[in-house]
This record gives sequence, structure tokens and C-alpha cells, in this order.
Amino acid sequence: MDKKNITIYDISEKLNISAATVSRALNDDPKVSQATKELVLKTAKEMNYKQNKLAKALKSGSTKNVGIIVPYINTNFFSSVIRGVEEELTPQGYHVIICQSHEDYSVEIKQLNTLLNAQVDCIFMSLSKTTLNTDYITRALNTNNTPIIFFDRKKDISGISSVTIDDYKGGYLATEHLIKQGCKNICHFSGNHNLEIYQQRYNGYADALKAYGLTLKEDYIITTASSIESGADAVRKLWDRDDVPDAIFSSSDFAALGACKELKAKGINIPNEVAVIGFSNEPFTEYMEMPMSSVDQTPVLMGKMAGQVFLEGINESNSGMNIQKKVVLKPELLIRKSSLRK
Amino acid sequence: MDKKNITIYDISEKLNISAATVSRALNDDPKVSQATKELVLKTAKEMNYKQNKLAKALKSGSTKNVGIIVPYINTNFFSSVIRGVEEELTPQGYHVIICQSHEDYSVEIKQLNTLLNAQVDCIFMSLSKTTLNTDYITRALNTNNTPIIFFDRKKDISGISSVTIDDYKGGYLATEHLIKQGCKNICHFSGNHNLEIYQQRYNGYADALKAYGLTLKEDYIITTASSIESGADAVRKLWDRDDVPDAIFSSSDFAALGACKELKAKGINIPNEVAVIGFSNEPFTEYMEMPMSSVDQTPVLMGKMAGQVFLEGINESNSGMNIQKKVVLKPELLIRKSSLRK
DNA sequence: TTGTAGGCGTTATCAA
DNA sequence: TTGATAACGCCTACAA
Repeated sequence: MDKKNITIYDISEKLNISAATVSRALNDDPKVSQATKELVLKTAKEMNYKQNKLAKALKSGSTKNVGIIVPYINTNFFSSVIRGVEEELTPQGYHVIICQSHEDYSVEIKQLNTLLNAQVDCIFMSLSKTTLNTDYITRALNTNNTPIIFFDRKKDISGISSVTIDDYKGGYLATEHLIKQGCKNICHFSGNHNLEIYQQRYNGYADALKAYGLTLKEDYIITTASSIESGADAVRKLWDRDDVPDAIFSSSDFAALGACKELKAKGINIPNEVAVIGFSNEPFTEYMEMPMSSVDQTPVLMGKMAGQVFLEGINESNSGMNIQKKVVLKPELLIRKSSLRK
Repeated sequence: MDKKNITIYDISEKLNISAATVSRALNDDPKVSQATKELVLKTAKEMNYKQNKLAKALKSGSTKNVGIIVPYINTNFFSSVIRGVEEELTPQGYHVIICQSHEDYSVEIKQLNTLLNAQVDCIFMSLSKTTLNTDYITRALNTNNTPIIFFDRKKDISGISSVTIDDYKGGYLATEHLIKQGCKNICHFSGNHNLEIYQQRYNGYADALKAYGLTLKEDYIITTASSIESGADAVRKLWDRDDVPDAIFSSSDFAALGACKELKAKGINIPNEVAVIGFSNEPFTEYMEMPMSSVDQTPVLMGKMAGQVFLEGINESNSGMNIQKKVVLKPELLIRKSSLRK
């Protein structure tokens, strides 16, 4: 039950050689004799030496840690992106630190600062929906050397790369699909347009309607949270009127799920009376009583790409490195029973 | 676009005072004059000084970071425990680093080492189901000063505190409830008994049967994974025989969900032909077509308690600190339609 | 109240 | 091939 940690000095003392040599041996420096190298490695193991990464990081300036800030971790989408980043960076010796903003702007700022203080080598982030002002990010970028990479929920900030899917196309494809199923009164559950993703999905929806000669009705656009209750509420609101919709395109799977439950409670048939399609392809969509169509965002790939953008940035220039990249992935439309009319 | 980070030396130089004074001023040391304190704080802000936590940690020996190792983050249970730890430790200035073992023993070992290397102040962990041998943890404990605290999926290791729920009682309560609903042929979906939690839930099940004079049938015990498919498979297997069960107590909500789907496909009525109860109270249980009974593990509280055990450990002894604690929380039986016979 | 100096554990530079 | 020494940025006796 040792109290003190073993250092290279302890090894050097025991072996009567300098600490510098021990360090070199441990790092497999070519200009250290094979004999001493083996000796050092052996005694290091015997003494249970563990390198102090803090000291190394202080010296080298690189912690080999990267940080990820997400609104929350317990959805398939975010946990899968994280998985993708891990898969890309772990083999390169990086370690991933995960932080949650809980959709809270002030928490998000704190998390960013904590990660910067911890000297991570890169920060991946997906913005909280309450983040209206991103000046603090610009400032962080200017006063630190730490690269920041957005994924999914991004803002256009000079110097920040991003990995997203083509949300516009996702919205367009989903809406077009509903139109081709014969739907004429398609309503849309949208998230806060403060976030680009929701604005884009809406744009895709609007343009698809226009392309097929359908008129967009303002009161068919409902802003919902990404929650079951919110989707159910929206249905109650919409079905309180005369001209009820015959389809729902929801920017959130959770809201779409809530809508399905409420429709069922009202005795309305899916997909024949109302076709439904969600967004994100959360696993439950596949296991619902009426399997739900959705737009897949390829989250694992998104994470892997984000990791790649970081690694490329490191390699491309050892000094400065400030090539801004925008990676846009293709969304995939998954058609299931909830929107398929025979 | 500064390349170099500002240090206390930069401030001391600009102000023509010593770095020590700057350090003291920054740390609000009482024996530094109010005047210089204000001056230092002001210029620090102007120069955009950021403390290098690495250097501080190297000096102080405490990083103010704690690590959490979980099998995976994307279930309500684990993400809620993490939330609880965050809620308890963030106000104390700690930062939480989250790692996933992906239920893989060798990954778990790596994650532990990474966290130890990162000099975290404490490691909270919930074991992977493939972890049969925990010698590496005992070894880590002996060669480091870093406390390890188990939650939920623990092993009994001397010197390691743990926070769990009374899984035995959870199993007992669930089974007793089914018996009181009139069920006589209660089968059990269990996880790998390598994990104490599953062994205990099974024990509770077995003892409840005995207490009420029911016989335990070996072939009513099915080992399932915590997945929908696995639960559906189990039902197929069980209903292939003559004496079909009239109730299912599943140690996993996911397996229970799979069972419900398969039962429905077979046209079997829940709860009248078969009553079903799961474990964990995952959010979907409440929103199912037939809301499912479950045993709540109070995960947020579990996380908070784990955080508290750590904080208490620090306070109770500045030297050594090795009081082993075992916190056992009370499970809560949540009765919903899937097990309620009128 | 402030300054000097040494050390936390490592690596890199320069000599030897 | 190895050793001495300085440096990374911070904190803290001890001295002044």
C-alpha cells in the first residue's frame, strides 16, 4: 500500500544512472543501449512505475485528451456520435471526455471552460438549444490554441469546422415521400429555428411542398420540444380545428412518438388517415406497435468524421493549422409502416 | 490570435511584482494587499489569463476530476446515475469524465488505466458483464492512491466502497406482487449470474416463491441479454412447451419489452393470460401500449450517494482514508397495467 | 506584505 | 551512449 508514486528518479537512483537515461529508455529512444533499456524496463515494471501524464502533458503541451460537449448523452443519436469519435480517436491514443450541457447555455459555457482548463487537445461540440449567443466560443477560439469542431447542432463561426448531415435534404426527402403517398395536408413539427438543423429541415419541407404545387399553411407548423408530451400536445392542438392534416413530418422522433400515441387514442388510423415520419431513427421507432418511418442521420459516421477532421488538422500543419472544413453527410430515408399506404 | 498562453510570469513582469504575489493574489490569499490584489485581478482579466490546471494539478496532486466507467451511456439508468454524480460533485468544483467499457473486459481495464494516468481523484465504476476477474482492480488499488467506488454492478473487494440497491428485495417484491395477482407459474428472465445484481434478483425471486409455497422450476429460468430480441427469443422458447407460464419477472426492461411484443404477436393477453414486470423503470415502460410494471432503482439518488461517499472519504481522513462503506438503497415497485389483474 | 527559491515529474538541449 | 541542467506553470516554505 505505497503512498508515494514511483518516479523516474526512483528508478535512476536504484540503477545508479541518470533520470534522463531512464526517461529515454522508457520512451524507446534509439540512442540508448539495448542493455540499459531492458534493465530500465524490467525494474520499472518491478517497481510498478506509472508515468505521470500530468507532468508529461505540462511538458509537451498535449494531453492526448479530447472533450465532447453534448446537450445530453441518453439518446441513441448523441451516444452514437460519441461512439464514433471514440472509434476514430482511441486507436490514436486519445481519450474522450464527455460533458453534458443539459440544454443549458450557462452550463455549456462552464463545460467549455472546464475542458479548456483541462488542456484538452480538441473540443467537439453540439450546441444547446438555449444557446443564442456564441460570442463566448469565438472568444475562446481567439485566446486558446484549442481547436473546436461542431457536429450536428452548429453555428457558422469563422475558424470552426463542422460535421453535419444535409438536414435540408432530409426534410425534403421526408416531405416528398409523404406527398408521393398521396398526402396533401402535411403538417410539420419543428424544433427551435435558433438551431440550424431545425431551420434546414423546415426549409426542405417548405421547398418540397412548393416543388409539388402544395401550399404551405402557417398554422400547420408547430414548434415542439423533442419530447413525447410535446408531440401529443401538438396533435391535440391541430385536431382541434376544421382542416385536420393527413400527414405529419416531425423533426423529432420523440415528438412523432407522442403524436402516434395521441392519434391512436383518438382512434385515427396510421398511416391511412394520417401518415407519420420522424427524424433521427432512434431505435424505438423500429420497435413501435406501428413501426415508424424516420430519417437516419448516420450518427456513428458523423462522430468518426469529426474525429478525422481533428486528426487531419493536426497533420496538415504543425503550426497554426486553421483550415476550416465543412463535412456534410447524406441523410437516409427509412420508410416503415407509419407512412406507407398500400 | 495569441499562440502562447499567458502565465503568472507574464502578469508579474508587466506589473513589476513577483510571480508569487500574482499567484497569491489570484488565489485570494489574505496576506496580500487589497490594492495589488485588485490590480492583479484586473490585469489578469485584461491579458486573458487562464490558469493552467495541469501545472496546478502536478503541484497539488489533485486534478479535481473524477472518472466514471460504465458499460454504456445510452440507457436511462446509467445516464441518470452519471447525472446524480454530476449533481453532487459539480458544486464542489469537480469535473466528471465519462468512459464506456462497452461491456468489454479488456476495454474496461484500459479505461481504468487511462483514468489513473489522468490522475483523477476518484473512479466510480459499474462492472462490465464480461468481467470475471477483478484482480486488476485490486492491483490498481494497491499501487495507487486513487479511491475506487462501485455502483450497481459491484464485486466484493476489500477497500472498495459501493452503492447499490437491494436487488434481492427488488426481486422479492416483484415476484410477491405477481403471486398476489394470482400467478402460479412465474418464469424469470435473468442476466448473467456473474454479476451480483442478477444473482440477487434471482435469489429474491426464488425466496418469494418458496415463501408462498410455490415450486421453482429450473426450466422457467431463462438467461437473457438486456435486449429486445433476447426477450422475444425467451418467449418463443418457453411457449414451445406444455406448461406455459402465467407471469414473467424480467431482470431487464428491454428483455421484458421483447417478451411483450412476442406475446402480442402470439395473441396472448397481457396481463390476464400472462402478467409481466421488468426491472429498471426505463422511461419507455411508462409509454408502452400496455404500460409495463417495473422496479425502480432510483439511479439519480444512486449517483448522488456515490458522490457523497467520495466526499465523505476525503473529509474523514486527510491521510490514508480507507473506511469501506456499503450503501444499499431501497428499490421501488411500480405497478402498472402489464401486471395488474382486475 | 512581498520576494526568493525549490519542487511537482517529465522531456529536451547541450556537453561530455 | 550517457549525464547535467533547464524548462513546462504553478504553489509554498522561508526569508526579508
